[in-house]
Amino acid sequence: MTQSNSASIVTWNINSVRFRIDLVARFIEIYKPDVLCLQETKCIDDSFPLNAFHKLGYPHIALKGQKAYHGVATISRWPIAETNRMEFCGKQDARHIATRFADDAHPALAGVDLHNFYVPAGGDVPDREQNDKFGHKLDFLSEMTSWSKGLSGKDTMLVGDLNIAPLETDVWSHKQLLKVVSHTPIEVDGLNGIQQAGNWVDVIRSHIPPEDKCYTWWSYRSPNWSNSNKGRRLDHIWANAGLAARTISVEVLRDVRGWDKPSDHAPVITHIKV
DNA sequence: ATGACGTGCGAAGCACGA
Repeated sequence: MTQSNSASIVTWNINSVRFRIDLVARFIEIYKPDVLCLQETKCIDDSFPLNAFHKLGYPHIALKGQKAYHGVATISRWPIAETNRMEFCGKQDARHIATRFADDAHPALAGVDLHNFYVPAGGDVPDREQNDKFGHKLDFLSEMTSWSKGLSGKDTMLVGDLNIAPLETDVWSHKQLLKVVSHTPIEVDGLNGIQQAGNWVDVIRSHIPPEDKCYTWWSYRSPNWSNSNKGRRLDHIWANAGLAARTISVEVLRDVRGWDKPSDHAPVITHIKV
């Protein structure tokens, strides 16, 4: 296949890959990512629309799905050498898949480990005593911290819907969201703890200045989402310093949120140079 | 004005999202 001097990786919470397969196809035909990481695929692996992706030029697909909820998939034009699925919080709930790109993958990707995550949303009440889902989210973050401490230091990227908007500029109103799950201080502390434990670089914010507003999700409940722009940056791209230094761009593809029958998340794309 | 909604499942209305 044709090979440019950079490779692109997209992360996108698709909110049902079967319901939105035509939307994904439209996206692929325009943006032609080398690798597409989906979250909330919402189907078992046997129901995943593999043939559609094969026809679109993606022979290499790693899946971790379950019935109705969650589910992640990493869809690649380039060969995958190894796939690994981690479980968090003792649950088999399809929130992680890792792929290592083969030596004959695009040279920007060869040997890179790519972790695709769907972190628990956490429910409504930001108190683990009142809300088990919030406790699950915090525990999940703690396990991600422990895991990050053991990373080898090889080129590694972590993408996905982490369901936390850490910076004040990652939400439409810092004050109004301080007690809203996704932007509470305890969640932000948890996310920062993972970053520090793994020496992760926030790749989106290394390309988009932290003082600039940046959102990747807008609620379905806002009929005028684009003008009201009450978004949050819930989707993330992290990397070790060496790989982060090879990223040459990041873009939140906000227009895709405005397509017909959209996901409530926009795709985020990064390009990695050789 | 954090909702004025949208998925899957299963066949109505609930679970879940965030």
